[in-house]
Amino acid sequence: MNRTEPSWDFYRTFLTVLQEGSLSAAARELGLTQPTIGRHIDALEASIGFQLFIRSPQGLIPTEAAVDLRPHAEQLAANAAALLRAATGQGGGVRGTVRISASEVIGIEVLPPMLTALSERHPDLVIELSLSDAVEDLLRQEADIAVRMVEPQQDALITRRIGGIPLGLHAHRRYLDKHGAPDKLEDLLDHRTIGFDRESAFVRAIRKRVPLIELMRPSLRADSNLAQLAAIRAGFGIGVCQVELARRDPEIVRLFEKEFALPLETFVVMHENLKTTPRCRATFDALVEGLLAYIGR
Amino acid sequence: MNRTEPSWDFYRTFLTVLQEGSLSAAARELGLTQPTIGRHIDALEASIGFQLFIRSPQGLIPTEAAVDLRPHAEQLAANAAALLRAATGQGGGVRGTVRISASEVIGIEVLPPMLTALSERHPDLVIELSLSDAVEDLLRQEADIAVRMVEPQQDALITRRIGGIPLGLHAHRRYLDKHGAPDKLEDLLDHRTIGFDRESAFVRAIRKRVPLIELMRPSLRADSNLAQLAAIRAGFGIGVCQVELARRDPEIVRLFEKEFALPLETFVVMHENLKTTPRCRATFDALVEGLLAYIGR
DNA sequence: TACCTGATATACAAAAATAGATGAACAGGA
DNA sequence: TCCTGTTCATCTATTTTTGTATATCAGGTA
Repeated sequence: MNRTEPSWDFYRTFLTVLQEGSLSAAARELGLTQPTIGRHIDALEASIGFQLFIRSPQGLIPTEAAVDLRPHAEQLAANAAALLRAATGQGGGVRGTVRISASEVIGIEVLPPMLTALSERHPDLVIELSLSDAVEDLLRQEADIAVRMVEPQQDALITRRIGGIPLGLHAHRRYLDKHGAPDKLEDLLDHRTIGFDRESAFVRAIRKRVPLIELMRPSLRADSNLAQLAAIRAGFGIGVCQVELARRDPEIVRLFEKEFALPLETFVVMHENLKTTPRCRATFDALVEGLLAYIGR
Repeated sequence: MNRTEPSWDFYRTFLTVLQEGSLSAAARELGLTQPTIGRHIDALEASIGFQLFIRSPQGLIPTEAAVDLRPHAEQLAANAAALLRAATGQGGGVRGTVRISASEVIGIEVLPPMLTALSERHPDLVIELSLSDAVEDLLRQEADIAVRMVEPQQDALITRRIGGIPLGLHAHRRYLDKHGAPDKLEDLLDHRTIGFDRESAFVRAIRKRVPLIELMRPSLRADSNLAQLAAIRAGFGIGVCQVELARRDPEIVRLFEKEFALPLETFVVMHENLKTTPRCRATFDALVEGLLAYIGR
């Protein structure tokens, strides 16, 4: 049992080995050499008193203990990255790196023009875009600013409600020409539809408003909204997507405009600590402004 | 501008210098020497490209940039500590270190017997007790388990509702002998009372139930519930404290038992990740059981 | 089977970080 | 005013860490 706390660098090495699967690969990743990485792991194991990896000629197999420690190490890495981001933004003015988390559709279909304008206005700003639906990344400091579809409950976060992005049922004209357009909502049961793979809060929200959904058996299931949108564009069938995005393609037709209209509540969220940092403030404001314009306010 | 990420150890050194206020003190704290600490800071400054401290013969004065980075460094330290705690708990069975966060009164007056029993049942368990009312410490990983008086909103936390700890108005018999006992609630205005220093959610809750509180001018203001309890015990005046704690001292009398009764909702909270680790599981269960018994269920 | 490519482990030399000692500057107290 | 205790900066010797080169092992392929 060692009395002194292990070097924090060992944690970084440990995480990299976990991620890469071998000492050699971790060494390449970190710009060090394999013996060094091996010594780091040895030292860490000696320090905490149990084995983290089983060595094999094919690489290192993490023990149960190592797997348990992994989330902590990842958290540590996220924090170190956040610190470094905060550091790059020092010195006044809008500069440094800002990391934005958004869902895939938003990040790919909606944000790019806003980010372009933001970047042109602030040439020293570096933008990182992380596409995921994980709600927790702000608290984990994996991002500075997030565009979310659920309102965060946390006090430490400052939240700006944008409003509802209108969703609607859509299909490509090619599909409708081939299979005909449904007259009544009930007709949807006889159509090829695009739905979600797993149950989510969003799915439950839809079902609450349109109970018919319950009965539908989607021909394509995908959790990625982007994949759903792509399927609609490809004429696969009938699915839900943002009205605004569908409108961009004149060949895509909206169905049941009156019967099916679901606003997707949208929020821009930032950790309170970052409120005063220029790069985050500017990005936050740009996103709020851009998204408000996007939903037509 | 340096291309490589700074050593994570530099962050630790940086934080320690911030906390201690000088290179020398930080060196003592970390078991290193002053020149080493100085080099770490130099290297970190070179790496991020701006100055962190202004050197002076009295110590190091942090720049604005350093102050901005401090919360990140603290977060990093909390995570490193959490990782180390998780490491000490490896190996099966209830062992290692568990860190509990609770309010002062709970931690000092209520928990000790429970922790004693827990410790005797699990000799290899090391218990750390952090007394504060900060709600965020679980998400920041500054603690493994918390006893809280507000229900956390976060999904990642598992919460066990205990119930209401009964609060009541109390005074020491010595005080009442000297100043007389109030007959009606309104009489409280003429008494020496013990109240809160700053506005808090808890204060607002009391006021909502007993609007009279608004008019009262406490003779002693303290945010520490423990200080309030001590003042009641010392016969300073009339104040609010847990009925159960007051009952321990036969000289303390409860006032307006019917007119003033406020249950203090209590929750035991743990991060979901720790659900399966034996040391946290055992501690969580022990706290739940102990607190349920405490409020008399 | 022989060979190639990936892996880890080890030995030893080079590089880097550290400790130790010393000096200068400043603040507070006798 | 001088003394004492503190600070940081600098120089040098030493220790520690790292890199290089090499050995060894496992698995896939001709």
